[in-house]
Amino acid sequence: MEQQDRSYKDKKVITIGTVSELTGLTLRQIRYYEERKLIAPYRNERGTRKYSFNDIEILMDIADKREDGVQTTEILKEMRLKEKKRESEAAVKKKMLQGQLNAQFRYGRGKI
Amino acid sequence: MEQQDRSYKDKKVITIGTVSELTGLTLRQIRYYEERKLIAPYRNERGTRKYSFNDIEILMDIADKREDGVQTTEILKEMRLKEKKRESEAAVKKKMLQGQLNAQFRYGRGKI
DNA sequence: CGTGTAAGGAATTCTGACACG
DNA sequence: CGTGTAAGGAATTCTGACACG
Repeated sequence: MEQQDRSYKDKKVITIGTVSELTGLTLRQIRYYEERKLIAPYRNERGTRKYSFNDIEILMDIADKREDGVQTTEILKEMRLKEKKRESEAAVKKKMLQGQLNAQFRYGRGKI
Repeated sequence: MEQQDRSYKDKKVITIGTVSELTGLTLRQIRYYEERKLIAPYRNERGTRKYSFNDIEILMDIADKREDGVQTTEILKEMRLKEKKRESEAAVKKKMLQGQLNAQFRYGRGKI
């Protein structure tokens, strides 16, 4: 169920006009942030951009930062930093699980 | 978080063309099912229909039933039945919670 | 009943460019 | 750098209607 809802959040199905309404950004701004690699909408056969709810969240984040005068280059760096952070946290979590698994395996073998 | 994801599922932001791709139904069919009250898309200022992921699930359900030869009138009845069921289940749940609450209250008062 | 289709109009989206600062 | 705007074309969506069965 959670996995299911997650797929909704990431599904790229929203047109740029709707995104504009939802974020308050102009079409020009939204396209420009794509040019600066801040977002990556899906393109259908004829080149029409489609965004996900997650993209919308990112755009609202960008809007906030732009209002604070942060340049797109800086925003991009920040986003990459956060990505790194998430990755390293995931790595730590994986390591912990691996440790538990190993311990479990040792005990399990002892009993057999 | 779950509440958050739920809102994505119910947010009407998808155009009929995308819905058509996602469900495999033609525009004509999708509009017709609306005429038969099986779905109720949102209409923006200029009358363009917008659907939610939930609407898409309903449409896929409809597609299955139509393939089995079920008429739209029947499908509508089934949907209303399911709705009743959900409501009565919710009522039962509420009653149970109310009972627990009352019991809790009695004990609580006894202790005070 | 459920779906296809042609019809005409209105609004959307796309790209590349010039403008301003 | 970030955003506005006019330009021209292509595709979307809408409604009401006729068709078939």
